[in-house]
Amino acid sequence: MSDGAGREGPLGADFFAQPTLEVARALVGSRLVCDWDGEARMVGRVVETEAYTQDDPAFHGWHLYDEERGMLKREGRGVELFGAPGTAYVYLSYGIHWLFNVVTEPEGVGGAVLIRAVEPLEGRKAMEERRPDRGGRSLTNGPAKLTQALGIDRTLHGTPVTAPPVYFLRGGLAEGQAMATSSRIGISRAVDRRGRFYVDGHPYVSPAPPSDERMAR
DNA sequence: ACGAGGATGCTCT
DNA sequence: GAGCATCCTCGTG
Repeated sequence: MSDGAGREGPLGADFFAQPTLEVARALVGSRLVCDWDGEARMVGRVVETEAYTQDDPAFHGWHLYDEERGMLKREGRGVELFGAPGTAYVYLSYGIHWLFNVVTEPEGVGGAVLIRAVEPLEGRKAMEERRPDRGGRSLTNGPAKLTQALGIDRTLHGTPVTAPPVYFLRGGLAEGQAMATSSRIGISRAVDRRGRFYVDGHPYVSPAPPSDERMAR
C-alpha cells in the first residue's frame, strides 16, 4: 500500500483514503501510538478491527446517506464519517464507553474502522494507572477498554490521527500469526456482514460471542 | 465457565 | 421512551 516506499512514519491520509475493508485489514498488526503531552508514550499493537461502510445499516452515518443518488441526503449525527480520511471519530457507547474509529475513504464517501483491541507494547504502566485492577489481557482486549487505557475520549474526536499526539505506524503480522475474519460483534443490523479482522488466537483479541463464525485467511 | 442485569448519556436511524 | 459498534459484577455450576 501507499506510505512512501517503506519509510518509517505515521500512516497518512492517503492510507486511510483507501477502501474501508482494506484499511481495516491493513491496520491489524500496525502500532497505535498515543503520546499525550507530558505523559509516558504508549504504544499498542492493533490486533482487532471492524469495518463500517456507507451502505451498511450498522454504520452510524447510514441514515444520512442516499444510496440511489450516492450522496449525503441530510445532516445529523455521523456526518464526520463522510469527511477527511484519517480523522478520529470518537463516540460514547451506552452512555459510558468511548469507542475509537478512524474515518476512511476519500472525502465525501462514508466509512470508518473501529479499533477493537490492542496489545500493549510500551507504556503499560501508564495504561494500568487508567485501568486499576484490570491486569492481564483485560487491560486492552476490547474497544472501550483500550480507549480507557490509552486515555482516548471526546477530546480526540474530529482531530487527525496521522500525526502526534495520536497516530499509527505500519506493521504486519509476526511469524506464525494468521489473519482471520468474522462477522462483527455487538451490532443488531447487518449482523452477517463480514467486517471484523483479527489476529487468529491472539490473547488480546476481544472475547467473541459463542456464535462467532470465523473464516481464516 | 457462563448468563443476567445494571450503569449511563445521547440520538432519534 | 427506546435503542445503542460495552463493560463489570454477581449469581450459578
